[in-house]
Amino acid sequence: MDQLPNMRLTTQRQIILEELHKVTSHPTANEVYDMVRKRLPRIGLGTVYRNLELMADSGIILKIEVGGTQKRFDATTECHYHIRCSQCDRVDDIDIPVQHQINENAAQSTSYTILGHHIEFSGVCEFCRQAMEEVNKSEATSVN
Amino acid sequence: MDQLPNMRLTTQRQIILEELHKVTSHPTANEVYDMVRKRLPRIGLGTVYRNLELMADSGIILKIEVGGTQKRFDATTECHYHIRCSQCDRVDDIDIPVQHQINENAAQSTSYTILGHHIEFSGVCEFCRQAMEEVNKSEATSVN
DNA sequence: CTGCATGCAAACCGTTTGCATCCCC
DNA sequence: GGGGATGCAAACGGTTTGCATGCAG
Repeated sequence: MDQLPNMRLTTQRQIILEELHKVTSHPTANEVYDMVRKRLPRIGLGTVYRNLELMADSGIILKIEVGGTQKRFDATTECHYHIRCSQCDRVDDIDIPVQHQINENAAQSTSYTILGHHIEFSGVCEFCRQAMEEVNKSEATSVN
Repeated sequence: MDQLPNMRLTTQRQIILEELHKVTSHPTANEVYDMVRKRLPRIGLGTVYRNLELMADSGIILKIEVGGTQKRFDATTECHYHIRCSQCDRVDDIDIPVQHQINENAAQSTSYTILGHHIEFSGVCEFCRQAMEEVNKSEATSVN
């Protein structure tokens, strides 16, 4: 597991990092809070936010700022893309090759200094798709 | 100008849409509120939110949900990409060709039904770059 | 005249912050 | 023992919502 540069090794930090590594989902700060609270019932939500922010700044974890209202966190720090369910806001990875060249393309058309890019797909996850099919089915039988 | 399907043509709606078409930036709801308020001083912030949301839902305008804390709105509804300044959160367009094919690539690697994608570049805008250069300059002269 | 739309203010929700206390180094 | 880290609770900023009133159709 990664080490924590320039910060004390506190129980809270360890456990937050451990819990984040346990899941492949992309939990929000609150979800991390819930996971960690099972092991450290007295931890404060502020501590979770502070540490997630700190770890993201130092590159140990990834902060995912996609659409939707909440920030999400990921133990995988390599550049990769995401898809967000338009129905339930669930976020998963999309494993397609990183499109390095589009940074150069973009640089041609802007006065910004390009730092990087992120691609967010939108779609409907399998669970919501099933749920929608159920609804359509019952509507089809109930209409007229 | 586009018409408003399934909604009444109120003064507020007209002016919100007009003001949004006046700018090439990507204003937040609050910025739209400020622009509109110059012409309709008694308009409520809730009305601005409600109408922006409604117009985005009906496809008349584009709601841009990029990173950062605030949603932004765009009178241009065609698919295009954006860049956000990591320093000041300003958002501008990036005019590179739309990468249609990556939707199919993504479809291969997920159980989601793909609806679309958005690319958000991050970078430093020319204003912030200048400001940073100023700071570096004065630091270089002041240190030792 | 009907009911969708508005203005207003309060509520909401995710996140940040101030402060006294704690505990890692 | 000192200064960064924590728990707690209050504050914050963006957004949504409930409700009485207004006005488009």
